[in-house]
Amino acid sequence: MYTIKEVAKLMDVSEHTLRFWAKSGLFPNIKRNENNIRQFSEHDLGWVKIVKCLRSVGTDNKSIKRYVDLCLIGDSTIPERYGIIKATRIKALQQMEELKKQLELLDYKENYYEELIKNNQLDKFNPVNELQTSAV
Amino acid sequence: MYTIKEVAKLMDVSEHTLRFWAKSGLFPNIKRNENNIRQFSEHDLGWVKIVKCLRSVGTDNKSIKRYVDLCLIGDSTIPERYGIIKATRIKALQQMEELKKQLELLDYKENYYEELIKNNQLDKFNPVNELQTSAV
DNA sequence: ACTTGACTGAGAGTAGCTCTCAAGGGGTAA
DNA sequence: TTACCCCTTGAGAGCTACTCTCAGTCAAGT
Repeated sequence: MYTIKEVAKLMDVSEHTLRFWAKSGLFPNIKRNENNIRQFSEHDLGWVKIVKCLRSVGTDNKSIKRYVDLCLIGDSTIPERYGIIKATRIKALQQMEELKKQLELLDYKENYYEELIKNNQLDKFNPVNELQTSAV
Repeated sequence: MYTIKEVAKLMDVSEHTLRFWAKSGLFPNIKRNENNIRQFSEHDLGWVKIVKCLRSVGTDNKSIKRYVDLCLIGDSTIPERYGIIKATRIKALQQMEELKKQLELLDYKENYYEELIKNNQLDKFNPVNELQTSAV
């Protein structure tokens, strides 16, 4: 059993966010102890993990709640749940592609600046060092 | 020269967002025609591209504005700009790793559901098909 | 002249946190 | 016992970055 603080540390999600997710119904039935303190079980950590996963690819909280609710209904909802996961996976793959593209741009810019800096340092030994390039 | 609508289509960013970015000072000096209509040049598209790139890895608008302002100041800011790009690239690489991890979970779930569905379909020919698994 | 369509800025609304706050419980120390 | 400290709680304010609606302007087409 874990307190919210421990879960926050373990799963790298803030306590605030965990409470927010809990209040939004994204975790089914988190137990409380006699002092009304949330007690996360290993099983609950699994929920945190999947919620975190869905959020990280941009699924909105309403859709996550839908998924969670489907899970609670039972096996009859397996086809719909399967569809959600499949669609989410495709979305994640697209994000991967997009990220790769952006990384290429960042690589290019990084090299560009490196060249610029290298040349500028040579200029320190060069009396003619007033040319302004001003590229982005 | 492009209208805001054309840029929106070309760069896959909504017109609203482009106006919002423009108002936030993320594009320096977009020209207007005699009817006060924004006219994006090829050069401006470059700005849209870099802003989109920085946003897509989670850089906040204030930091993007900082970067843009540095670019306008001139060559003296190259080291700081280089630092920003380098840090952003590292952030993007971390996001890539995170996304890979999440993809593994989604792969696992997808396979899991596939198995479940396959078994359930076999059960249609099996009179004993009432076992409830209810796993997430 | 009238309609259509693109653009404008102002400003309201939204999602998803993020943070602050006051209140309250439990544990140790003097 | 009282004081102190840390953790937790819910309520609710505040924030970012859109996202959308609206009323209005302008130019071109019929």
